[in-house]
Amino acid sequence: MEQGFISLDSIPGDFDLQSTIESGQSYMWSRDDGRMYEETPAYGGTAWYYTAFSRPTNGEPSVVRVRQHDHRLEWEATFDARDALVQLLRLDDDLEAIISETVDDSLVRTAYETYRGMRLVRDPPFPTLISFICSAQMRVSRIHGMQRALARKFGDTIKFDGMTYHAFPTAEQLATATESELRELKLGYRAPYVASTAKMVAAGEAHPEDAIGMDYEAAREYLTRFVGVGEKVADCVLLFSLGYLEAVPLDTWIRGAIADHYPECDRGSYAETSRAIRERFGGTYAGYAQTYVFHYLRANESPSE
DNA sequence: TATCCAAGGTAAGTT
DNA sequence: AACTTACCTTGGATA
Repeated sequence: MEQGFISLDSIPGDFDLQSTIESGQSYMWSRDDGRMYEETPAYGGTAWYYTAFSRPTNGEPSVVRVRQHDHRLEWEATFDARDALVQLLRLDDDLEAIISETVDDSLVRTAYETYRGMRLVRDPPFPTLISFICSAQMRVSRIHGMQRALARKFGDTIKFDGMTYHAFPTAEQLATATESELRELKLGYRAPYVASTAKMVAAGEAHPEDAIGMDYEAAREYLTRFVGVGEKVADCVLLFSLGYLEAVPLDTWIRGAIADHYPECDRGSYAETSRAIRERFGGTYAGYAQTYVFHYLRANESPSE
C-alpha cells in the first residue's frame, strides 16, 4: 500500500471533500460506513471514501481511499494516487478566481458560502455516461446504489488492505449485460438504454471522450447519439467528466430555481433556456454556480416548497 | 395499512 | 420544431 497526503493549507477557495463527493455530481465514490447519500457523516466530516477503477495509464485495477483531516487530504492506495486525486477532485482549479468570475446574487452567494470548498469533479467518461443515463427520474441515493450494483455484478474485483472492492465495469464488461440482467439490478426502463450505450462504446462506434475539443453545444449534440442521453444528461457528462465548466444541466431543481429566481431565463426550449441561464451565471464557469445551487436547494429545500 | 406521488429525463409518435 | 405520452421502481408523504 502507498499512502500520503496533500496539504490543503493554501489551496485557493478551500476544499471540502464531503460536499464534493456527496453533492450528486459523482457516483464513483462510497463512504466506508456504507451510508453515503443517506445520512450525515458519523465522524464530523472526516469519513474515509473509497473508489476502485482501472487506471487509464495501464488499465491496472486500482483502489484509492481518501479522507479530509486537519487541513490535509490523506490517501491510501494501490499506487501513488496524488496526481490522480488532483485530477479527480479538481484540486487544480483556482476556486477563488472561479467564484469571483461567476454571478454574485443572493441565491448563488448563499450556496457558495454554505458549501465553501466544494469543487466540481473530473470523473472518467464512460462511468459518468452510464451513471447519468441511470439518473433519469431517479433519486440520488438510488442512482448511487445502481452504480454499486453494476460494479458488483460486472466489474473487476480488487483485494486491497484486507478488503474486497469492485471497480466500475469497462464498456466491454458492461456490453455483456442483457436487458433483463440490468432490470434485475433495478435499473427499470433505463436498462435497455445502458445495454445499448455500453455496446456502442464497446464496439468502438463512439466514445464519450470523442466530444472533447468540440464547441460546447456541438459536444452536447454529439453525446445525444448514445441511447438514453438527451440534452440534460449530455450536459452532466460535459460538466462532470469532460471539463466543459460552462455546461448548466437543466434538471428539476435548476428549473425550479429558474422559475423562482430567474423567470426571465425561461425561454421555453432547453437550448435557449440553457443559453440564458448560462449567461446569467457568468458564462465560462456557469456550471460551478449550477452545481452549488443544485446541491444547496436539494439539501435545504423541502420537496413541497 | 393502503394509496399516491415524484425522483438530477428520454424516446417515440403526433401535430 | 414543439407538444404528448409511456416508461421501471421505490421511499416518503398523505389519507
